[in-house]
Amino acid sequence: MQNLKDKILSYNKVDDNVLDYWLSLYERIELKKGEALISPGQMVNRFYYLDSGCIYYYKVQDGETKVLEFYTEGIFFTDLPAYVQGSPSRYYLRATENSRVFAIKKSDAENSFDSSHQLERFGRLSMQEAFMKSYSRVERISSRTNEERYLRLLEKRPGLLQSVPQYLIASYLGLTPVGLSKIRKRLMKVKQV
Amino acid sequence: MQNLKDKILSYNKVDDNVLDYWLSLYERIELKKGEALISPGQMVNRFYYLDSGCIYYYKVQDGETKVLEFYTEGIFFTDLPAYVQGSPSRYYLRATENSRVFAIKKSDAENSFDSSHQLERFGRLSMQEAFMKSYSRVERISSRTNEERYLRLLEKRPGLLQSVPQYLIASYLGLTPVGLSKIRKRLMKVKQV
DNA sequence: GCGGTTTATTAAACTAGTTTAATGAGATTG
DNA sequence: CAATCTCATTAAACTAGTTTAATAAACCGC
Repeated sequence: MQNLKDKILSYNKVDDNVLDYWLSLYERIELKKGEALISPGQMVNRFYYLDSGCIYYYKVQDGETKVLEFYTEGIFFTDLPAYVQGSPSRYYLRATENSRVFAIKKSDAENSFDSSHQLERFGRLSMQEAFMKSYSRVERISSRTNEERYLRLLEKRPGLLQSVPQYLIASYLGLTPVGLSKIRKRLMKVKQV
Repeated sequence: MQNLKDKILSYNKVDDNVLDYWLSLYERIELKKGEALISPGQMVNRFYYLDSGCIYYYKVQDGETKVLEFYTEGIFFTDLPAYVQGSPSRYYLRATENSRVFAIKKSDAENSFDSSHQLERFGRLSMQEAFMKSYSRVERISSRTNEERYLRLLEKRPGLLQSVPQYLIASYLGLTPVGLSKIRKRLMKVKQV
């Protein structure tokens, strides 16, 4: 769990004994490619850390898959609305490839936050970072065309296309697979000339 | 500042003397319609609370205005990337109507978080709430058509169309004013029949 | 209240996407 | 290794948006 430990310490100082206790609360989950961590209707009372692999957050509505986010190594994640509100999830969290996840129970996390100001601080800063990262997701919208959005994604998250099928990328960009394929074709032509 | 006080206490218990000290750190800012709170190039070392009015968060790129968010009464906000990274802003925060804002300096906030676990907790929970609200923004993308997105906005934030000109709504939805006008026309016809 | 500016609508030509369906190419499995 | 399944591409008809420009309506400052 060295990655997770380093990650936490990158936010702020946490005393060894406190940090060790905190880490002892995590359980390890190994997901095979295609396996779901959360499905609609489930309660979400864990906060996750993605140690390796890739998880996508999506819903199915009118038979259509809508990908909202891809989580990659070294990130904290959960289905936050369900986690916070204690309501059943409306989403899936599913592995696009074999993935290792560490999970902490909400009640354990909150008790720890109560008893340690340092951990509370870590909680605040990690939440802040996650929120800030979500801004770049909104930026997506601010690209003028879908072609621009696709190129920006290629540039910012080049690893994604290795581990994620193209039709999920299309969904993430708000396109059909056919639409994305057209864009790619267009881009190929430009490159060759 | 009763609204702000109540808002803070809605997250968790904060002792009177601590809360009074925290509130004393805020300065009040009155913005006239059209006035900017933040402009590109500026450093952002304050966190804001919108007491009344409406503020929009946008950038201008290639001469085009791109609205990322509208903030309305009772919300905490800032240009988070610039605030966190200490880098100059690339955005505007501007009032769509006369607005009252309370502002706290980053250094004051952080000192207070150091000295009070309760305030740190408030900081974490408010950040969490803000992050969670941003999910609904992402949901936007998951509507199938722009018409659906417009209708959903009408439904979820009916007040917005009172205080915000239509071309900003269009930008927020990722449309041109012409495009939004067409959608509205289409919807009118449906209603009449 | 007048004159100027800002905002919304309309039209017409165009473009970038969708939908449906067929084909092809790569993986996976029995 | 063959059969199946999944994923990406292509084509063709269609649709929902864009762009540009003109017009109309609403809003402000003096």
